[in-house]
Amino acid sequence: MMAGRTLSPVTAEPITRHERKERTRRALLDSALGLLADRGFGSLSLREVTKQAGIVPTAFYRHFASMDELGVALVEESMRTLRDMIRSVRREPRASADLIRVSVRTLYEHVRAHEDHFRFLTRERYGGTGAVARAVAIELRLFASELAVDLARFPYLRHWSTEDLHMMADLIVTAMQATVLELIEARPRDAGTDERIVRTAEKRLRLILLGVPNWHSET
Amino acid sequence: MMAGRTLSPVTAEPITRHERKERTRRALLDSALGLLADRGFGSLSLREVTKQAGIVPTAFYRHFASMDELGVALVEESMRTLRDMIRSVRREPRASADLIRVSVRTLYEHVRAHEDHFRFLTRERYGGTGAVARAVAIELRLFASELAVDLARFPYLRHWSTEDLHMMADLIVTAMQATVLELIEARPRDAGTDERIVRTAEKRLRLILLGVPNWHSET
DNA sequence: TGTACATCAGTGAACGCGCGTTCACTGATGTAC
DNA sequence: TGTACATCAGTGAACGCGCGTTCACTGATGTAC
Repeated sequence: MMAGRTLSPVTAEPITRHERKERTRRALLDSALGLLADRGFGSLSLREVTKQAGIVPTAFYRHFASMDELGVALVEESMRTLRDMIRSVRREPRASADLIRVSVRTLYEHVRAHEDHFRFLTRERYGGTGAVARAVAIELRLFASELAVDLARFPYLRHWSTEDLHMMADLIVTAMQATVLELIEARPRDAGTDERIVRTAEKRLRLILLGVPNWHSET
Repeated sequence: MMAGRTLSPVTAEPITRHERKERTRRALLDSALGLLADRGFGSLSLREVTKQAGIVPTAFYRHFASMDELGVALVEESMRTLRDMIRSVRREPRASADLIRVSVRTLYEHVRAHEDHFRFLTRERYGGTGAVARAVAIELRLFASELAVDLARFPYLRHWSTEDLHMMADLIVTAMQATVLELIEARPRDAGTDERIVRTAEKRLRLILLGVPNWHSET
């Protein structure tokens, strides 16, 4: 609380052992996310991650018992980002047209702000294996179910069957996943490309919603 | 052409050197596809594949210059399966309701008949890296473009803009991809589960098509 | 048909390398008095 | 505040292992005569 300990840099941040450890942990997580930019988690080695983080391989075990444990930590962190986004969308209840625009906008901003998390989730959901992929799949299904409940509140949808509501929610989530993938893979990386992707995403949702008034469960 | 050479098994198949080589090549491809059932191509080793195929690691090079080359061969083979399916669908031009049912049915049968190919394509499209993932992405985009051209023939869609037709085609392809994933991950593996997935797929397409009469490009 | 030589799919030993994990250690930070 | 001991994040050597790749080889199949 008082001053720097010795003749250390003028910035004079004390820094406890705990804080230092936390920083190294973050460095490990960030290094892993960085290396995952163009590869799957399954092909990531402990030694690569520690090298990138600037520590010796054996020090890894001060933070995680295995690479799998680090993977799970990344899932949890990414899921938090995803849930933050969903909460943002739900906090803005509006009329239909606006709702689409605001929702897509929120999705867009969250994806651009946490690209590494969204890329990680997308990749592991489809290309992954074991615990990581399973965790993501469960979370997405949960998300779709919540969306189905939300949908049930709209006038036109009030009398839809649970099955049909889920069908529609799944379709919307699927369309949003496709948009996330497009944003992550966007080339060239400029405002024009982003705008085009966002506009297409809005149109897709609009088309889906336009089918609602004509819906009849059995044909 | 005449008889078995020596005292070899009574089945007496002559088999040329060329045929034998072709069999080993197939064994390598099939072994790889088998091992890829629950992992990504990136985490597959040359030694694993040769072991599974029943040959010594060094013999691999009689068939492929590298694992990447084997990967490309798998992409091409899987793409052929995908194109066969698309051709089957296009061969059956019908009225709208039937068209959906027939298309989904064809998709279903092809996925179940070549699950390993579809799983490989799906996994590498999202979780993969490098040449394999890129090849799959390009093929799917091409497929969506062709679908957009097909759509332009329908009465209601005749006057849609190219952009809107592509938007709709992308949405349909995305929905179909989701169905493929559901079929691959279906648990439990029984007729009931399959039927539910197929019915949902049909409904999703029906909902999308129902929005068409109400569509207006700008809001 | 029989013989002599060429081809080539598959073998087995060997290599150097990066891997995950163990272990005893160091030295700065934290704590008790 | 100063001293003596405990904690523990990070170090560095070492291990056995599976990896991709090289090389000289074997022996069955193919071909020319």
